[in-house]
Amino acid sequence: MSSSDTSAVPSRILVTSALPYANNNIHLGHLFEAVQTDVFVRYHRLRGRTVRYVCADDTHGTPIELAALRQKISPEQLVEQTQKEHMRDYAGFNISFDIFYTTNSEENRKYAELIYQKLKENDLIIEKEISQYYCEHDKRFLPDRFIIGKCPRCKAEKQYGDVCESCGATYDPTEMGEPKCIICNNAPVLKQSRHLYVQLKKCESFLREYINGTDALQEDIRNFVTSWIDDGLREWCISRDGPYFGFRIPGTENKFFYVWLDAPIGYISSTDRYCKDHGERVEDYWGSGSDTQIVHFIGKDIVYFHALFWPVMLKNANFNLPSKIFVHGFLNIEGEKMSKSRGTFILAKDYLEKVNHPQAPEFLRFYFASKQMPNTGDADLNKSELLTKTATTLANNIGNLHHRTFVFCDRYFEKKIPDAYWDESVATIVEEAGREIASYYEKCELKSVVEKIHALGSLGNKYYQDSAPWEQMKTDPQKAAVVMVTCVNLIKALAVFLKPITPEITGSIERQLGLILKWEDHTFSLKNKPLGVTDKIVKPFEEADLDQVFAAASQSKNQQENSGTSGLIDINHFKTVDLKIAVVKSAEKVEKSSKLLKLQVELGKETRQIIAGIAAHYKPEDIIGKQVVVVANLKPATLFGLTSEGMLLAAQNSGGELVLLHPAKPVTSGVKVG
RNA sequence: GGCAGCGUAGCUCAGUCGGUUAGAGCAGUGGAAUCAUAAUCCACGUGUCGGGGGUUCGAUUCCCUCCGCUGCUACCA
Repeated sequence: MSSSDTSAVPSRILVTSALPYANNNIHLGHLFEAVQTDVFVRYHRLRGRTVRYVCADDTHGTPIELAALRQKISPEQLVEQTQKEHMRDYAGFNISFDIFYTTNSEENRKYAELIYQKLKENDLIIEKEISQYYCEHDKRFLPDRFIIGKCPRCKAEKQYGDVCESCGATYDPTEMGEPKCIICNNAPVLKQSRHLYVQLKKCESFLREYINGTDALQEDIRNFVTSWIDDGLREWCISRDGPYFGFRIPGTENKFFYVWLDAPIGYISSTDRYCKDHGERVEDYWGSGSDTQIVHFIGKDIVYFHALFWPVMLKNANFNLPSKIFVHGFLNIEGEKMSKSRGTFILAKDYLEKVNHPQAPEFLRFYFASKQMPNTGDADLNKSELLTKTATTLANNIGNLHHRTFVFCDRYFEKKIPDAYWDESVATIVEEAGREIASYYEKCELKSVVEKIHALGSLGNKYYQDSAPWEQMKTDPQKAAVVMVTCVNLIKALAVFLKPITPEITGSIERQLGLILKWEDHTFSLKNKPLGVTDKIVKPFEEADLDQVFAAASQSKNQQENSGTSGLIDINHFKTVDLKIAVVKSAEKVEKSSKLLKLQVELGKETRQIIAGIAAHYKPEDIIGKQVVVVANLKPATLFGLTSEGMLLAAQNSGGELVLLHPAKPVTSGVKVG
């Protein structure tokens, strides 16, 4: 009893996936989103609705510039080449974009300028002066990624100006030690620069109304975004100093739009390009008065841009607002975050090349769909589950139902769907299921779609089994004919329901039935019709097919499991912790801190500074001269601007008092403990 | 430490805006059948819905607290 099926259908639907950055290859995380989007789009197409699927490469910004520099080609060449690769990778998984464009286009420049102009007219842009590193040699301001230096926290060398890859600290480039320009290796100087900011605060009431007054966002995301607004909307810097790969801001000498300004605008400019190529009008999609539904699919990492900045941009430029933003979580591999170093980073092209099975892309689509609900939890891609899920549902359940039915018709009914009337009770169940599945598709509850399809397949197998047509053939062939007609029609319905998810499997059934299926074809209609050549629609994976792509991931998992059993570690594990005896040479309170003492300790010949959180329990004079146990190889940390190069061992007694560990008899300082 | 989220069968997850015996798929055990892709069908689950407390006629669902995990963050044990 679903109502969605009859609810008002918009005249047009515009659907987008997040624009992949032109610096990276497409990986399975991208595909996780693309499959979800593509299934949604194909469902609406199947229903005969006007739906356009728009995507593009996000091409601007510093990382692109750097990558091009490294490869000794121009940024334009780089993004052009990447776009081809991206299109090829998506095509390998049947992602059916109506257009896959680029943000480095004249259309995008036009809309970026237009939106900026409107923000300005609405008095939302202000200028502020900040100081930034400037390279006198290269005559340019240096963005974060153009500066390398010492991490202010852990002192690691050769870190970028925004984040330390060694200790994970984030900071401003002006905090770094020994900053160098990445191009010429000279030291930059600080220089004043004016920048443009959007005053989001002025749009607070609009944003609150948009976020809480519509159902554009899932509930948890809505709460999340609301709390950001409650915390106070900060000004958003939208300019970067040139040279910068992007669009120059009109009316400025050498300022460019920050990549995150023009990236989402790519949704509009790609639509524009599509419309020009197909004789349509972009206003019909993006005009504020149009009844087109705009649906974005994005990951939870970019909610900030899509739920705050983007609506503000659209609203002020008088464009249509998104009616739905589906936010999904991340894709893990074998329970682990995708990570290049751990080998759990699977590229789309690797999956295509290394999985030795012609239906591999379809199976992945199916597997993804079987896990997708409109929630923001992370999903896990898991080899054994991929194997069993596709084998049981697609091969054993649906594939086998198809095969046992079609082969039976071939053998006993002269390769025809027999001339008999189907079982009406089954037809009714399928029709009801059709309404239910439609409502799941509308809500993007693909997991439920798959479950329902699976249940119908089971129903078919049970019906077949209970009817036992092989027995009926001996006594009353007409009864067997009814069973066959019923099962063929059920299989046709399953093919319809699966079409958005596994178009090729459906295509195979369509060929054998001699039909192209639309949504309406899920109702029973076939009898007394010749069948094409029977062909198995699914050949399941064999485990070896997947070994290569998952090799690295499985290995990393095994290592973890071996080390993690029952919380015990082996001796080598323990040896990674470097414990040493040290003598406290000096101690003083850290200003403005209630818990911290600044200590100088002697570790053999070395002296180190350690910031210890023991001020509540030890006075400086209590511990000077004492011997303590120190973790000597702990990653340095910065507390109150002071570097801490180790940690003291202490235990808390029942009164909550912190007690330092001392050797029972004096030992030489710097001696290893263990 | 703070903020947020999560914790439901061996595994992957649904669900519950308080109310009959809490569900699905997979895995497991036993059986049937042989049209079929060693596929199918049938039967089998006393899960303290993380622990404890509270509100209520009634809580897995609401509130508090504790434990555990994840993310962000922090005055680092």
